[in-house]
Amino acid sequence: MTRYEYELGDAELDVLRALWDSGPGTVRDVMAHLPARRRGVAYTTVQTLLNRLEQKGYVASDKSDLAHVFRAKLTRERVRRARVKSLVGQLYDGAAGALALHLVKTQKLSREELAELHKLIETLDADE
Amino acid sequence: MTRYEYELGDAELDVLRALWDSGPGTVRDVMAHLPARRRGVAYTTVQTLLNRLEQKGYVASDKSDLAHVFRAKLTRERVRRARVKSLVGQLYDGAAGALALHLVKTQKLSREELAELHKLIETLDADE
DNA sequence: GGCCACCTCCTACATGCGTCGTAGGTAACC
DNA sequence: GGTTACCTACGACGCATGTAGGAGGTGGCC
Repeated sequence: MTRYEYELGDAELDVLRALWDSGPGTVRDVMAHLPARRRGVAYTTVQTLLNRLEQKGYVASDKSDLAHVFRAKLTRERVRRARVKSLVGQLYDGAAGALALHLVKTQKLSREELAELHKLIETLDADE
Repeated sequence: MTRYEYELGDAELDVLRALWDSGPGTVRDVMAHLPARRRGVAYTTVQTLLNRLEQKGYVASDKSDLAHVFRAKLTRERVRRARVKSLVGQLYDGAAGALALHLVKTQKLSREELAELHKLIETLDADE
């Protein structure tokens, strides 16, 4: 089986997000950029998360200074793709279009978002 | 916090999908409708999954016959909504439009899907 | 030199989930 | 009525994940 989907727990993802949003940083930096919901976790918890992420190869670290500096190796893009693929496969029978339709129908997209989507679709249409 | 997202493991979701797709059924029925990837799991595994799902309130069962008949209480729609919301929140900064754009860009939608999307968007545009 | 702040490393632990085995009930069939 | 085929109930186990404590190193400061 092509176990592809990057296996990431919620906490791990939050740590990764901190790295994506704020760039490389130490345990303390990451801790400071954690989403509100995750505030209050112990320093060592973040440290553990970062270490596990590194073991999985999703994060790399520079250990030259006392406080190691971590940076994300896995990109937000890749995670997005994997998650979307998984979602579409699990709940939309593999039809990405169904999800797209769903989004436009049930979420209130802004005027700009709609316009952009519209334009994009026309471009694709013309292509063919 | 509004603990919302329905907590469902991959195997649990597959069981739920079997119920959604084939309607109420016994452990054996469900087992028969599991996706290929999950074939070969033991009967009791499916049984356990069904029982846990019931404890969580996502499935109900009719125990009048020897072989209990299970049916989904949680709808595919609800799970979709929760999952989409979670995905958008975690990886698209809450902007559903970004996900929609993403889908159209990175997934190859069929001609029909694109057409339908196009039409839908124009309808919404006109509304405003 | 000793204190204090901060860092890493390692260990631990609860819970959730996927997976099953075993014990014991029910019932059709020879 | 014993054999056979199912079915349910319950307990268990391993691994992933979220969480954190304690031991021990490093370095600035009084």
